[in-house]
Amino acid sequence: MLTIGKLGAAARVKVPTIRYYEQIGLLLEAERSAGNQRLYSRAALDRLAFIRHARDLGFSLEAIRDLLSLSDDPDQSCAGADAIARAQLAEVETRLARLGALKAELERMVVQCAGGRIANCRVIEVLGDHSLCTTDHHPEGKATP
Amino acid sequence: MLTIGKLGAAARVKVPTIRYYEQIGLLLEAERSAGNQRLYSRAALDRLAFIRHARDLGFSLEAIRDLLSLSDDPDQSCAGADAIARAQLAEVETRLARLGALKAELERMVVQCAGGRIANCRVIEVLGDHSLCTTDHHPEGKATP
DNA sequence: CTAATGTCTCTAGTTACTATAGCTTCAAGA
DNA sequence: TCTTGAAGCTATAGTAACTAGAGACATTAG
Repeated sequence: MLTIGKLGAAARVKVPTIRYYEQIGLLLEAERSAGNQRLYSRAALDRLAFIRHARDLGFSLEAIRDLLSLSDDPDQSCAGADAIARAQLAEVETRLARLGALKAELERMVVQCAGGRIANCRVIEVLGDHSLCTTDHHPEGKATP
Repeated sequence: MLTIGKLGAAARVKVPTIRYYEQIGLLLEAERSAGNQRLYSRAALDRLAFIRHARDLGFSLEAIRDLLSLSDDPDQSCAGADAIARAQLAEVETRLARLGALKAELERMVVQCAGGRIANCRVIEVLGDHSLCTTDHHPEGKATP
């Protein structure tokens, strides 16, 4: 049995984050010691590692919740998990494309900055006038990796 | 003079967002009509368009606040604006690299999913075991475009 | 003049945490 | 055994950048 600190260290998840995951129902409520401290099993560590890894890959907690409930039911079809992963991939691809455009625009901005006074600053000028842009950078539908 | 709705339409910024920007001091408090409705000048539209464009390029409101105060002082050196833009570029580059790794990993996951049952699902399996990853995808320092 | 639309303020919700305060429990050293 | 310091507990509030809702007032078209 692991204390919350050990669990966090093992899964590289901060302690308050673990408590938060419990609070929102992503982790089951942990057993408690005589002194009311949380105690975790190896299974809890696996589950937390799963969450952490999925977060690293950019899945939302909502998506992770779905993936977890799928994985709790090993005889189900794989299609649900596949769909979630494909959706995530599509979103990543969208964001990649957009970030590519942003990068191009920012580079143009920065390269053209002659380092003089604000009055002639290319950065400020470009920001003030979208028509000076070459690429079609546009807002993302959503965000946060 | 524009009402808030016209201003929003002109700059493609939602009305509550404009009020929010005013609330946090990014836009000056607007003049008011006899009936207490906000009225905006052409200059306010320019400023809002600047903000919107910078947001599109991923600048934080904090960075935009700095850029605006720089642009309010046209005789200053350009270095500050240049530094902010370069920092933004660096962040975009970091995120691009990371998203590239994520994409590779997600593609691997999705391609290997045979479409069977959860018990054999490659997606679930990879999420549960980081050592199955090939690329070095890791958490971003920060986020939100 | 009335009805529809626009605007007003204020509060609270969103995502995924992070930080703080003030307490209790635990493990190790003297 | 006592004590101290780290680790744990709860609860609340804060972060970014908005978005949504309620209920009241203003403006405009017909």
